[in-house]
Amino acid sequence: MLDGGQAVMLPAEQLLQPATASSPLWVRLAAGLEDAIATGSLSPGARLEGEVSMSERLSLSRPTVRRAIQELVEKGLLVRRRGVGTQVVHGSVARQIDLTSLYDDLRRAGRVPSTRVLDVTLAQATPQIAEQLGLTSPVRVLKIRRVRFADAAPIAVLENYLPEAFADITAETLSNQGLYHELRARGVTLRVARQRIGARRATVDEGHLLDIGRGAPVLTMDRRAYDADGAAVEYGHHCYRPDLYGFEMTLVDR
Amino acid sequence: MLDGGQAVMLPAEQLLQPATASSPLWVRLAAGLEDAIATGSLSPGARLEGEVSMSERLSLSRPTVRRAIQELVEKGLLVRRRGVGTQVVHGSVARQIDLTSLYDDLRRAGRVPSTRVLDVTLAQATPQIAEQLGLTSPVRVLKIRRVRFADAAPIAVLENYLPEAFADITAETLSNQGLYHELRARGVTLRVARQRIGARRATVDEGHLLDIGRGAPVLTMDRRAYDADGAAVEYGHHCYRPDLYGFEMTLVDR
DNA sequence: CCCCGGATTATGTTAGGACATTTGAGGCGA
DNA sequence: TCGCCTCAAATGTCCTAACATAATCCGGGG
Repeated sequence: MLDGGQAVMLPAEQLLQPATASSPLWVRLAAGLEDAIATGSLSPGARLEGEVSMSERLSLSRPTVRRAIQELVEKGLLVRRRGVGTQVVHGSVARQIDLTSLYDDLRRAGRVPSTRVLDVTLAQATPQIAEQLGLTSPVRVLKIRRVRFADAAPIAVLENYLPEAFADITAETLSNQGLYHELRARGVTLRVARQRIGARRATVDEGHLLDIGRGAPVLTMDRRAYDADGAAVEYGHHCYRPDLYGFEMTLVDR
Repeated sequence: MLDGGQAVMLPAEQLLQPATASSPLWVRLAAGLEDAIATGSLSPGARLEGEVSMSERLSLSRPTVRRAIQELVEKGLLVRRRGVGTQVVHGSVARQIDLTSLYDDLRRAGRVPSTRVLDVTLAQATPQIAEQLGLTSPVRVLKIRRVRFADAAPIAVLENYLPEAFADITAETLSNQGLYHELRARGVTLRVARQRIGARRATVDEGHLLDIGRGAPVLTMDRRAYDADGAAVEYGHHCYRPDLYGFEMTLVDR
C-alpha cells in the first residue's frame, strides 16, 4: 500500500491544543487533529493512530478520543473503516455549510465583505410571510433589504423578515456587521434552520442591483431560522450572482 | 408555557422497534422516536422525557439513549438545551441532503422517476475531468449522459464520468435504476462527496432536452464522490429545471 | 410586592471496562 | 503455488459511574 503503510503518531503537544483554553477535551483534540490535517502533518491517505493507542498515549479515555474523531468524520475530513482504521480523505478540503451568515462566509474566504442597506421598514406582513414566521396573520414585521458586496462587486440581494420585537434594529448596525451577528449580540441563539436552494430569472430590480442583464439567472436561497425554543426568528429570501457565488458542501455517508 | 408543560412519556413498545431486527439499540430507539414525531405522537414543541428517566424505563444505558437523541438532533428533528430538556422542533419536516442519488430522492418523494440514457461512451478524458477524478492525464473514462424524468416531465440532465474500470456498465442497466444503486451492487461503497451548487443559463442542448426556452436559468450541481479508500469514483455534472426541483436541507447549530 | 439566592432538574463531559464484528494478513496444508 | 483458515488489529456497541454546568422554579427577605 502506498498510503498509510504505517500509522502516523503525532506528539501529544501538537494534538492537544493549549490547556489554557477551558473548552471540552474532545474539542481541543479535534482542533489539534484538524490543524494537523490543514498543515499537512497528516497528509491525505495517511492512516491515523488507533483509538486505543491514542487514548493511552494522551491519557484520555477512549470515548473522548472517539468523540473528537467522530467530529472530523462528520466534517468529511476523516474516514473510518471497521477493522482497518482511520484515514485522512483525499482531495482538497471544502468547508461545510454552516448555520452562519454570508457575511462570515466571505470573511473566512479572505474576501472583504461590505453591505449597502437599501431600507429597513416596519410593515404589515403578507399572509405568506406571517405563515413562514409562524405568526397569526394580522401582524407587523421588520423588513430588511440589503445588497452584499465582496471586494466591491455586488454578489447578493438579501431580503429578511423578522418579528416586530426586533423593530429597533437600525440600518447603521447592519452596515457594520451581519444580521446574525447582531441577533447573537441580543441573546438570540439560532439552533435550527431550513433552507431551499433554487434558481430563477432575476427581476428587473435585482438585475439592476447585481449589475447583470435583465432576465439573467440568479441562484436563490430561502431560509427559515429557529430559536432554541423552536420559535421562528427570521425568514430570509436571498438571491446571488451565480458567477460570483455558489454553495459548496461535503456529504458523508453514515 | 403553552408547549410541553409536561414531559411526554411514550410506552416502551412504541419507542423501541421490534427486537427481531438486529440493528444497534440506539438505531432502533432513534427510529422509534422519529416515528413518534412523524405520526404526531410527539407534536412540535413537546418536551421529551429526560435522558435519565428514559434510560431507566427502557432498561438502557444513558449513553445509548443519548446516542439516539443525538442522531435526531443532527437531523434537525429535536433541539436540546442544557438545564431545560429536549424538545421537538416546530415547522414542517424537510429531509436532509444525503449521499443519495436523484433517483432515490424522487422515489421517496412519491414521484415516479424514469431515465432516458442518451449515450454511454468510453473516451479520452479531458485534462479537467482527469484531474477531478484524481487520475493522471492520458486516460480513458466512461462518460454517461442521461435525462431524468419525474412523472413524465424532464427535470434534469445528468453527465457522469467514471474510471475505465466501470466500462462494462450498460445503457440498459441505467434505465432501470440509478447509477449509485448500480455502483453499490458492484461492491463500491461511497463514503464522502463534495459538491457545489450553482446556476447559469442553459445551453441550447440542455434547453431542448429539458423543454425550456434557450438561455433559461438552470440549477447546477457538480459532485465528486469518493470511495472508502479515498479514491475518486465518480465525477458528475448535473443541471436541473429550477421550477421542478430544488435542494432542501436542514442546518443545525452545534 | 419585588428581587435575590438556593434547590432542583436537565443536559454536557469524562472516565474505564467488556464484548462484538469486520477486515486484512500471514501461515498452513493440499 | 494456490486457497483456505486462523489470528490479530481496529472500530462499533453497550454498560456503569461520577462530576460539571446551565436554566428554571420557588421561597424567603427586603
